[in-house]
Amino acid sequence: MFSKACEYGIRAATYIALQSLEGKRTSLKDIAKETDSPVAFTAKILQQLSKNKIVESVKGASGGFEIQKRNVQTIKLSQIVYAIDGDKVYHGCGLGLKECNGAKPCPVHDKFVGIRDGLKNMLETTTLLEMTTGLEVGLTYLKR
Amino acid sequence: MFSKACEYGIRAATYIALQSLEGKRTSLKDIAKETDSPVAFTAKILQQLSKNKIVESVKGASGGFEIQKRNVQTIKLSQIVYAIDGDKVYHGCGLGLKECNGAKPCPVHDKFVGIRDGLKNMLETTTLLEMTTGLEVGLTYLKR
DNA sequence: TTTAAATAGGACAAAAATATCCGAAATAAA
DNA sequence: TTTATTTCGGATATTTTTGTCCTATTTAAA
Repeated sequence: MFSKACEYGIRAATYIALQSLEGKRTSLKDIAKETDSPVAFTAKILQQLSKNKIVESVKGASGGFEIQKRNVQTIKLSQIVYAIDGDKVYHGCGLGLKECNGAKPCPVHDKFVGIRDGLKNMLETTTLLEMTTGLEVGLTYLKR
Repeated sequence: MFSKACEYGIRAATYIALQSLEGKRTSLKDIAKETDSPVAFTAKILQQLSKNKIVESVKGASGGFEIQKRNVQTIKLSQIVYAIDGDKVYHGCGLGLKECNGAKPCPVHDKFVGIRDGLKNMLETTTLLEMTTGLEVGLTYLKR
């Protein structure tokens, strides 16, 4: 569904959000460990998320990554996916045709539109805050 | 959503089905041309589909690929996807966790299950015959 | 001021996916 | 029987994705 980079990105952002809610800034090392992701690759992804204003980075000793609490409530999964994978989730044809739309559809166009809209809707309505709620009480997990 | 190989595979199988309904056997060259796919790569994919009994291949002059008419009615997209991409469409976690299930879910597990079930259901209920119906009358397309 | 800890970013490496090439084998037709 | 056509399958090449490494820069604390 998503690229590995995007999966790591969502997991990282979710963990940063969780820590930020507790007023903690968190380091690359911690993030990679707690999301079971490769450290150096995660670093690249966090750079992208930082450039896209999804996370804030602080250089130097006691630096790390954080997300303003008010942003934890407003940032949607769709923003993270867009920052890393672009809009191909929304605009790609299920059968890989370059042009595929209502006027000249592939044989599964209509069916795909329904499924993709479901995914799109889910991504656009799920906030980072919502991602963290189960984690706090051990109902959901970011690794394993 | 699917790999390129799988997209080519679905398009190829659909074109072969369309020709088979008209009693025509079709060659690799034709298939690649009519589905706008790379010839040699399509050959590999057709080999896989042939091994998985989704298409029948006939070697030699005037050989090519075909699908028995009764099979055009019964073969589902899910079989093609499974033959090429395996079951990762069904069993993968949206965030890439190795284990992710109702007991120990990732934060988006439940939401993903819904979307994936929609996709699964679509693949399991769409036959090759259904894929071809719009093509005959120019309502749908396999290239562009 | 020095040192240690941390991110930034460029260069490089490895793995996977995508794609091509070519000789072998099969088959129909000349 | 020979030839042309076609798939099969192994080897190889290219591109993209995933991943690592190293140096520079920033910053807090000693």
